[in-house]
Amino acid sequence: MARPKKDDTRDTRRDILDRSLELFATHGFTGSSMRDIARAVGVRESALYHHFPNKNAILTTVLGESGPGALNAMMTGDLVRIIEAMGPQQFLRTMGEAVVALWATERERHLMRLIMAESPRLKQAGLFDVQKQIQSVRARIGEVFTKLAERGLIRQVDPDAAVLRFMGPMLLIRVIHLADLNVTPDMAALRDDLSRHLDSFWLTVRPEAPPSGRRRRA
Amino acid sequence: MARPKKDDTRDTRRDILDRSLELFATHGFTGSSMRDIARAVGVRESALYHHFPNKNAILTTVLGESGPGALNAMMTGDLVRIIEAMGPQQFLRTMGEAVVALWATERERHLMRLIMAESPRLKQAGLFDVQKQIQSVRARIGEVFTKLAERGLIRQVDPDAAVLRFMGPMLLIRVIHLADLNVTPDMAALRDDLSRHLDSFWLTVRPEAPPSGRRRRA
DNA sequence: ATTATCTATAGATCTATAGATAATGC
DNA sequence: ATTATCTATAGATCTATAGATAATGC
Repeated sequence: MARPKKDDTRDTRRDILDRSLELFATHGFTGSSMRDIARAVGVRESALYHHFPNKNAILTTVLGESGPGALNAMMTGDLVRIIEAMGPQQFLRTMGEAVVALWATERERHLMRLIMAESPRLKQAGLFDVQKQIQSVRARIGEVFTKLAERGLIRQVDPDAAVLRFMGPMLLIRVIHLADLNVTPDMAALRDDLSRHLDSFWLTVRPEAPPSGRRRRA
Repeated sequence: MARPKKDDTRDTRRDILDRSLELFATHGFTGSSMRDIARAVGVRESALYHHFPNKNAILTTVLGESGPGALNAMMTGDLVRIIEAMGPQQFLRTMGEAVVALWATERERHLMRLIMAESPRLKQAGLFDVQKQIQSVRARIGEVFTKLAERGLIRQVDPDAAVLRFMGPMLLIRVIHLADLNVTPDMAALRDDLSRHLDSFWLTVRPEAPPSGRRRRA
């Protein structure tokens, strides 16, 4: 009775991490007790301590394994080359769809909520620094815009301002449509806002019409 | 000894609310105990219960008295008339400064953090609904843009897209510069980002140069 | 008399540990 | 022998209440 027969379909450690993320995201870190986690996983509290030394270690692991995320991976590729290949407008659409698909996953929504709620704690623990993260993405996109402008793929704009104009509405859209875990996201409305943003953004950066008066094709 | 002499300079109820906002903002609602609050105020736990029936009532009161905020008051005036009077570009600057000054106050920063952290709890308690709040501001600004376009004060743009372009970077700037309570805001960098955003936004909505080829003064 | 505090404490809940025990893998 | 669980519990902390008492205001 002390140890149940092995059920191959389950992995307690994995379950602890998954249930914990869920609980932390919905009730906060301090709002979720080891008892709550144990109940959600279906074991006793003491079993949790076999896998993790304490509650903090669970949080650390949950966030550690989520790492910088798929988004950062995307940002590390040679974006300029890709954009050159597929054309900036097409790239915007493709990237927009990819980002939304990622952000709309349950896991990303939970992570976002956890980070919104616990960012001071996470920063203090050296686990995640929202501001730094944003600034780094901002710098990265800024470089891309600079290079795109050099190559004439977009018009000559202040890259800093363009990045604010690009990222700001993305954040807003994410907050509006995906931050409330108690509401099933309205994906149609989300995509609508997203393409409204991307189209409108494109108009502000697309190369000027050639001085000859001949418009290039939209 | 049971009741100290009155000190006219203090108001326990007020102190409870102020310290609580501070604690809730820095450690979260569940992360702040009645004991913590009592210690911060300088009374015993039981004294708190003389002023509020329970911890939840403190949260409710803190948020209730912060109400919809000065921002909403601003949004209810006849904006179009004001903009018409002072000119859209000047209005943008004035409003930008006013918003930043408000957002940078300690109280607003604490409220923002509290709302970021506790939004599910606040929504469930019927105290504050971030998404609804944002959508309502969004709708309001959308109307203003529509009217401004009708009057020719800005160019004919999709008002929905313009609102996203306007509000998005504002939110981003707020998150970058004001969301971390452990960092003294760099007001210079903040104003810099803000004016970069407002200038850049203005370029995307200012009336087109007259077809005559005469540029109006910037 | 009323108000605002105090001391003291009940009872719930929380984190964490000790030690027992059954299943697993060599 | 090791691993993963269990039962049981210590000790800290939390919310909330009861009842005493001093200050305040009529």
